[in-house]
Amino acid sequence: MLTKPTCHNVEQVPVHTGGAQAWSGPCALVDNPFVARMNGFRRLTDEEGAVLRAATHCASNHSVGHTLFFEGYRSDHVCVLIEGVACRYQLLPGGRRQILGYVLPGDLCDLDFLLSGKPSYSIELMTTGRVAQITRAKLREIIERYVSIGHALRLAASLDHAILRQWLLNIGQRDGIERMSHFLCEFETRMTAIGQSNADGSLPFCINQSALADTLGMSLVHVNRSLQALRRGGFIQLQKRTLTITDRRGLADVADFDPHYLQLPDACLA
Amino acid sequence: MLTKPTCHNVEQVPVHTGGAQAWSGPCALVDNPFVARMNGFRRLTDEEGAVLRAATHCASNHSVGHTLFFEGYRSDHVCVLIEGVACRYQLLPGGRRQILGYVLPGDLCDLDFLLSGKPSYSIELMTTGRVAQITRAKLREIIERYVSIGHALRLAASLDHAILRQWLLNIGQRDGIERMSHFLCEFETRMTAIGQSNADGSLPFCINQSALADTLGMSLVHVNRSLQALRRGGFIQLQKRTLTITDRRGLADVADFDPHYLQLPDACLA
DNA sequence: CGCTGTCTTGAGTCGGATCAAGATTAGTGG
DNA sequence: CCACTAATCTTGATCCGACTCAAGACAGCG
Repeated sequence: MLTKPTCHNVEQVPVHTGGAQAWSGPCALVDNPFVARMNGFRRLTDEEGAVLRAATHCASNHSVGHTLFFEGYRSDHVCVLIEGVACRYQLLPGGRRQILGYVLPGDLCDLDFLLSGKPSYSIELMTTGRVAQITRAKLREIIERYVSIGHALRLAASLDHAILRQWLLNIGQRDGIERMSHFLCEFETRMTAIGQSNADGSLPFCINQSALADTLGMSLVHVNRSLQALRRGGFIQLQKRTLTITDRRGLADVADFDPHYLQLPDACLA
Repeated sequence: MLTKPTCHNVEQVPVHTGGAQAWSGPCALVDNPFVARMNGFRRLTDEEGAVLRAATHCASNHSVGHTLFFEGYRSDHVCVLIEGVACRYQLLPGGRRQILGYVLPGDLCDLDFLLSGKPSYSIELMTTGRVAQITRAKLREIIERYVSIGHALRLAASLDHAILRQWLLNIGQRDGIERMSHFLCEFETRMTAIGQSNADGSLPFCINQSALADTLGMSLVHVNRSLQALRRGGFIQLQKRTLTITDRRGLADVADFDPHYLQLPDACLA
C-alpha cells in the first residue's frame, strides 16, 4: 500500500477513461455525501459536520470489482463510500452467492463497526468509486465526543436493519415479478433520496441481471423474464445501465411497496 | 388495564393450567435473564446489574398469542421478554405472513428502540410468557448514565442484524431441507446458549409447522415433508413440542451451518 | 365426548430452475 | 477505427422442487 506524505491510505487506482462505468452523480446538498447523509439522520452542528468532513476528506479511487473488505478479515478501518455503488454479499459452497444489501454514496460500509469481530460478509464495488477510510479508534473517539454523530450512525444502522427485514419478507413471500418490482421501487427511492437520480427521473443502474439474481434469490433466466414482463407491462425501461420507472404507481402496486420503512420519522431529526 | 399500588403495568392474565404450554425453563446464571443476557454482551458492574434488574423487576404474565406490540402502533414502552418465546412478524395482503425473527428470554423486543417511529412489524407470544416493560425515556436515561449497558444493547442489536442476514441467505439460496436444517441448528444454538435446553440435550420447541412455514418461506405441506425427511435421516426427533437433535454434526453439514455469526468475539466482553 | 387445532399423506399442477445456444454490447488491443 | 474477446442479455425447451387442493388421523382441551 502506497503512502503519501500529507494523507495516508491514498491508493490511486487507474480510473477507466471509458466513462460509461464512471459514476459522477451530482452531490447536491453538501460537497461530502457522508456528511449530508448523517445530517439527514440527525441535524449536525457546524463543528460536527466539520469533524466528519475532515475524517473522510481523504478518499481513494477504485475500479469496478474492487473488494472493500472480505468475509472473515477484519481491518482496523471502517470504509465510507463517497461515490459509486457497492454490494454486501456472502458466498456459499457450490458457488452460490447472496447479496445482502447495497451500499450507496454516503453510506458506511460496516454498520456493525462496534463489534470488533470478523465480518460475516464481503463488500465489493459495482462501479468505479471513491472510498474514504476512518480508523475504528478514531470513529469511536468521534462518537464519544459528539453525541449526535453517534446517534446518526445508530439511526443509519436501524434503517439498514429495516431494509433487511423487508428483503426477507420480499424473498420469503413474493413471487418473481413482485420481488423484482419491490426491489426496483426500493432502489429508486433510496437513490432519489440522496440525489443520485437524473433530472428526467431516470437513474444510473449498475446492477446486472446476474447480480439481481443473487439479490432476489432467483435464477438469471427468471430475472430476465421478470424484467421483460415489467417492460412489456409498461412499468419500466431499462437499457444501457439506466433505469426509468415509467409507471411508478403501477409498479408499487405490483410490489405492494410502501416506502414507509425507508423514511425516518421527523422525530428523529429533533 | 389494571393498576396495582406497588408496581404499575401488571396485568395478570389467566395462565393455562395444562402445563404443556407452560414455559418455565431454568434460569441458571442469574434470577433475571435480561440481566444475564446483557452481562453476556458486556461485563456489567454490580450497580449496572442492579439497575437493570430493578427496571425489569416487574413483569406480567400473558397467554399464548398475546400481541406485545402491533405494526404501526408505537408505545412509549419497550418490552423485555423474561420468560417464553415470541416472534416478530409482518403481514402481507392475501393473508401471507413472514416471521422475521424469534425473541427468546432475556431479549429486548424492540431493538430499534432509538427510533421513535412506528415499528414495521408486530410481536406475538408463541408460549405463555412473562414480559417486563421499561419506559423509553427510562431506558434512554439508563443508557446515558451507564455506558456499558448502552454498549450491550447495541451488541444485541448487531447480533440480531447478523441473524437476519443469515436468514436472508438461508431463504434466498437454500432448498427446503437445507433451510429447515439451518433454522433448527440456529434455534438450538441460541436456546442452549441461554440455558433453555433440557439436561438430556433436547429442548422445548414451541414453533408449530405453520409458523415454520412462515419462517422459512415455504408451504405447510413442504415443511411437514422436510421434517419427515430429517426424521427419517436420523437427524432429529420432534414430538410433543420437544426437539432433539440426534445428529448435530450431520444436521450442520446438511445446512452448512457455521455458528460463528451467533458468537460474539471475546473482544466484545472487554 | 365432541370440537378444534395440528399433523400427515396422496395426487395433480405450476412456477421457476436448469440446460443450451444465439444475439448484443462493452472492453481491449492492434 | 476496426477486429477480437469477453461479458451480458435473450429466448426456447425441458424438468423438478415446491405449491395447491383435498381428506384423513391425532391430540389436547373445554
